[in-house]
Amino acid sequence: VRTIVHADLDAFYASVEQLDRPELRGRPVVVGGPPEARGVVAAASYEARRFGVRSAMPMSRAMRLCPDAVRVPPRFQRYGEISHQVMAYFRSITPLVEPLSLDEAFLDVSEVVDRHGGAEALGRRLKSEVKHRTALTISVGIGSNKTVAKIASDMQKPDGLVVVAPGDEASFLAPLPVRALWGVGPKAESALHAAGMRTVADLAQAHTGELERRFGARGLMLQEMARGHDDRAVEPVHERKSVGAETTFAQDLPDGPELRGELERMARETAHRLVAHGSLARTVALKLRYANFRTITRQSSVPEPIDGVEEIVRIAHALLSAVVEPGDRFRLIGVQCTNLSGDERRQLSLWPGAADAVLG
DNA sequence: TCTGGGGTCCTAGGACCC
DNA sequence: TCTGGGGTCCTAGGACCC
Repeated sequence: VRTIVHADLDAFYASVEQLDRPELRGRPVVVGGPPEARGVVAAASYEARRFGVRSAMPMSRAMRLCPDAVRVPPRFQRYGEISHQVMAYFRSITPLVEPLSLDEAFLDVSEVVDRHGGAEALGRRLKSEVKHRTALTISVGIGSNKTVAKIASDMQKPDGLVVVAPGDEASFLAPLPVRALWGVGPKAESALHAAGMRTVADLAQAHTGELERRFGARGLMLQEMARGHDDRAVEPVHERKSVGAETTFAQDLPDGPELRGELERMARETAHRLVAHGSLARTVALKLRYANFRTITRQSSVPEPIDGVEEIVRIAHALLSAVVEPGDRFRLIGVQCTNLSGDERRQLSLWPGAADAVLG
């Protein structure tokens, strides 16, 4: 039986701001773009949450709910530094660390939990070390699989520690709403409710054939999770599948120099990230969101992998020209590259003498 | 209330090939 | 005159996560 840890930095971006700016401690802090630029909440401190402010909420609403909140624009570089520090510490415990985002990771501690005195002792150790090293609190969930560990870490936030003993998985999950399961969002929740399932126990006990008829393969996977079965491995290495950049405008834009300028900015940013990542792409996608929020994508593939700004810009312009109609107004434009492959030139530079071989 | 930006994964249809 | 089956690639949209 495995021992999986899920660790989650509490209200991460907001906590970092309170750490770096002591005058913000104890005050409601909301991290995100300004309301007049259609910003949303990226993170809210617990003081702000008391007013009902939540992640992903429009900033305009957040500031109405909590007019005294201090709004702070995000500083992803800074959050990345601290994230790196925490992940490096986790890797000193076990190499089997799978970061999910800047503020979350799974650790497979099966091989090391005994020498740390068991799951609970290890959990306390992780919390106190992170607090000592960063002055931030984490919530930790420990269980025999990813589903259980992840949900356990959510149960006692902030600064929580929940350990689910092997064998207790199903009874731990049973009373929770189906929405608590990873992969059940608003749509799936409504569909499950419509089918009479509100709790994880309902899902676990549902007729399997019926579930597959109504929800397909997804339904079967969800039922397995609901029963506490989940053998997904902790994967320390993830191959990137896409790279892109998008932006929402403060005001909707018609096609014209301003929109085309934004398109080029996004294409340049995408090319930059592609090169930084050492990748080439065979597919360029354009993303457009109309004033009415309808979103479309148009993509085009080329035979030879590219990473050049001019090429990406050219394709993106052509895709835009092909869809835009007189009178259209847009609130967002984005460029994304997929079908990635390694850049052979950079790959070669990984073995000694490669530069000489290439340069002749 | 008026909806970010970074992603992943899945589905489904059509083209094309053998 | 009425048409297969399997596989792969491409495209578009949508659900979901943090």
